[in-house]
Amino acid sequence: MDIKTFSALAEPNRFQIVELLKNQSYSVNDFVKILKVRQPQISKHLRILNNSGLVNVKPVAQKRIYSLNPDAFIELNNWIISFERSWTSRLDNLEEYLKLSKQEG
Amino acid sequence: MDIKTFSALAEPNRFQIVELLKNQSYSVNDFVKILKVRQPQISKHLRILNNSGLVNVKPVAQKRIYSLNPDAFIELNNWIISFERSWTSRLDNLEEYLKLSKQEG
DNA sequence: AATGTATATTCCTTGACAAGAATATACTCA
DNA sequence: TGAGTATATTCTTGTCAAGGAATATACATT
Repeated sequence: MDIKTFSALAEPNRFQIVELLKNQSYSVNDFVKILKVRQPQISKHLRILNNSGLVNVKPVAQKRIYSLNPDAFIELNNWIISFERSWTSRLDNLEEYLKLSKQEG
Repeated sequence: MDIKTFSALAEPNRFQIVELLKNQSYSVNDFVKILKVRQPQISKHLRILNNSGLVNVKPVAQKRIYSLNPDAFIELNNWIISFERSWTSRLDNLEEYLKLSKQEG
């Protein structure tokens, strides 16, 4: 799991961008209009999202169409799933700790 | 989805703490030894993880035992699942964009 | 009560990052 | 090619968060 994914999602505007891309693809200017954030900041945010692997770009004439990169979400999903035991198991964590620390001495 | 979860996970030490807690619970001093980070920073990181809802605390004598909070991971899982369409659908995003933007005019 | 152990908090400094402003680059079409 | 549209980059500034050092708080044991 690459930590860059989390820092990319930790910024409100970027999180919003990802939420929007859940439904469809958008150009840079689309985000400018929708989020009411100036174009340079949108471009910067998109670059960070792109570097983190969360989004893809495709140039269409002068426009650049951004979309979600499924791979990033698959990786994220796999990571979450690796915690499944921690939310399905009804084992009391405190007892577990005491048991384990007793083993260690 | 609360964005604080992402900023909490975006810091390397905190990410490591969460990874460790996947397997068992730990006290503050356990993290100090394992991660080789000074105690005050560990406490600070744990506070942030606690505020974001990712971990729980239980006092045991002088120790404070930290464990994962399943609720946070369930929420995270639900959020990821809401993207399932974006990684299962083989619909080409570019075509999708062109189609939608044609509708809008 | 005194001492030791475990953890939390405060203050300070420094580095990272977001926004603003200005500018550069890329592509299109007349 | 020149003008217009779309996007990216650079530079600067202000803010926030992380780490270090010192200190405070909480509990335990004698």
